[in-house]
Amino acid sequence: MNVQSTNKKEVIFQSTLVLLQDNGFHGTPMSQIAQHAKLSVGTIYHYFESKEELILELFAYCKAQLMDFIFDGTTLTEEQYENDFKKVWRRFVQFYTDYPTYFCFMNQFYSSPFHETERLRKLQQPNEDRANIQNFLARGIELNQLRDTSIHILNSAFTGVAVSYIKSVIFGKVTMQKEELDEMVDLVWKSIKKEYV
Amino acid sequence: MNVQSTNKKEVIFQSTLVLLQDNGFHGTPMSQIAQHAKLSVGTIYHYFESKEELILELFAYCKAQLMDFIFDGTTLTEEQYENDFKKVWRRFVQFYTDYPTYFCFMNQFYSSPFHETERLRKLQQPNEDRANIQNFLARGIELNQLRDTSIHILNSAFTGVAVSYIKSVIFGKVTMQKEELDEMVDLVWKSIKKEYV
DNA sequence: GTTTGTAGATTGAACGTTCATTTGATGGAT
DNA sequence: ATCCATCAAATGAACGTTCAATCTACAAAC
Repeated sequence: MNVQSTNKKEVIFQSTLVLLQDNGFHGTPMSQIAQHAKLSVGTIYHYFESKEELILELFAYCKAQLMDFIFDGTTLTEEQYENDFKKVWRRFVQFYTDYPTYFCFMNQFYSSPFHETERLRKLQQPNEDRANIQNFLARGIELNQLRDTSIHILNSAFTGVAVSYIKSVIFGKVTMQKEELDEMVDLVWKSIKKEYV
Repeated sequence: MNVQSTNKKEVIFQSTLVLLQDNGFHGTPMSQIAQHAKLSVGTIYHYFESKEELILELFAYCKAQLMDFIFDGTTLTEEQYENDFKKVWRRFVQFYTDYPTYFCFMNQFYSSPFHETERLRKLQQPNEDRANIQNFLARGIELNQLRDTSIHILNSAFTGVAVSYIKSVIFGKVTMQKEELDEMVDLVWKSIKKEYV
C-alpha cells in the first residue's frame, strides 16, 4: 500500500459521505459508491475488506479529523481553560455545520449497531493517547475549572447541546446566528463550570 | 379493520422495536419481524402497506406514547411552570431509560432519511394540536419563565442534554443515580430559565 | 337449528430485484 | 517479469412484496 492508496481511500471516503447523507448506510450500495468515486467495485474491495470495514474506517477517519480540528492550539492550563473550553465547543459546532456530511455520518453511526462493534474493538486494542473530549473534560476537573461531577454528565452537557443545535441548523435549515452561538456557549459553560472559583 | 387489528398492529410494533434495537432498520427483515410476532409475512402486509409505512406508523405510535407520558398532569400555569418543566424533563429521561427499545428506535429514526420523509408528510397535513415539547417551551416564554430566545436553542438545551444522558445510561451501561438526575435537571433548568424573575 | 354466503384474516411459497462479494482477466509501473 | 491496481461480469444469498389458497366468524335464509 503506497502513498497513492491513502488518496484513493480518501476519495472513497468522501464519496461514501456524500451518498450516505441522502440514503443512509443500507440505502447506499457499494456499486453507487464506486460510480460516484469513478472506480469499479473491485477496486473498493482492494482497499477495504468489506462494506462494514469501510464504514468503521470511515468513522475513525472522521473522528480523527474532528479531534485534530477542535483541539488545535489548546493549552490546557488553568488560566486558559475557560477560553479553551469555549473555543473547543465553538469549533465542535463549526466543524459539523461546515461539514454536514460528516455530521450525518457520525450521527447515523452513533445510533447504529456499528457503534457497538466499534466499542468492542476499542476495548480489545485501546488507544487513548489521542486527544478526545472525555479527557479534555477530565482535565477541566483536575484544573478545578469544571464541577467535580461524573464525566458523562459533563459530556452530556457538552455534546448534547451542541449536537442538538447542529441538528437544528442542518436539518431545520435554521441559519446560525452569531448571537445564538454566543448565547449557547455561555449557557453550556455556565451549566458545568465550577462555581465560586 | 376491527378492534382486533389495533392489537395486531401493536404486536407487530413491539416485535419491530425489539429487533430494531439489535439489528437496525435494514438489518431487520420483514420475515424476522413476522417470526418474532408469530405471524406470517403476509399478515404484516395486511396491516401495513410496506416496510416504510410500518416504520413511519411506528414512529407516530412511539411519539404519541412519549408525549402522553411526559405531559400527563402538567398545568402550564405561571406558578407551576418550573415544577412542570422539571417534571417533564425527568419523565422524558425516565421514559427512555425505562424503554430503551423505544429510545433506540427513535434515535435511529431521527438520524435516518425516514425523518425527512416524516417531516415532509407533516407539512402536507399539519396536526399540531397534540402537546409537544416545542409548544411547551413556547408556553414557557409566554409565561415569562424561560429566556426569550429562539425555540430551537431552548429545545437544544432541553433535548440535547437529556438524549446525551440517556445514551450514556443505555449504551454506556452507567447506572442512573438519583443525585445525578437531580444535578442534571437543575443544570438544564438554570441554563434556560429566565433570570431575575 | 342447520345450512349457506360472504368478507376479512391468515398463510407461506414464489417472484423478481438488489446487493455485497468474488473472480479472473487486463493494464501499467518498476 | 513481477507485482500491484483496476476492471466489469458473474455469483449467490437475502430481501421486500405479491398472490392464490385456506381459514374463521358471523349473519342471513330456510
